[in-house]
Amino acid sequence: MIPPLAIERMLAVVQRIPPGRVATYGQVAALAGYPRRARLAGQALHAAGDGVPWHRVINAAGVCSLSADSPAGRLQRERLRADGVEFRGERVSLARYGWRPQAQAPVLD
DNA sequence: CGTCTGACGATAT
DNA sequence: TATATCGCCAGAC
Repeated sequence: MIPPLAIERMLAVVQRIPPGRVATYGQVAALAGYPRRARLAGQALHAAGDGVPWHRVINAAGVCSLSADSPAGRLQRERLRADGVEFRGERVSLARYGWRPQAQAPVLD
């Protein structure tokens, strides 16, 4: 079972991700105080409801871990696009859209 | 316990 | 860029 505190902290981190930016599972876990717990972040997000922008969390390869065939997978991609995030095929450029907490500079060209 | 699986990650080829 | 491998950790069985 995942410690409720862990879920709370993970979701708190996710809520800081601004629109148009994406974070990786490992990044969210680390920022929440659980380094090397990427999978834990995944479970925490699974338990997330409305109010937390869970769609802005993808894997380190820049791909949505949720299947593009699943309803949730399509919803995630749809919401990211709505945020202004561009896909190159199934992949998002972390170099351009990766969330960098300290200096959230505008998207470079 | 051993094994497998998963909203994962890093490195090598 | 895509695969292969291995590491990692919690649950399910």
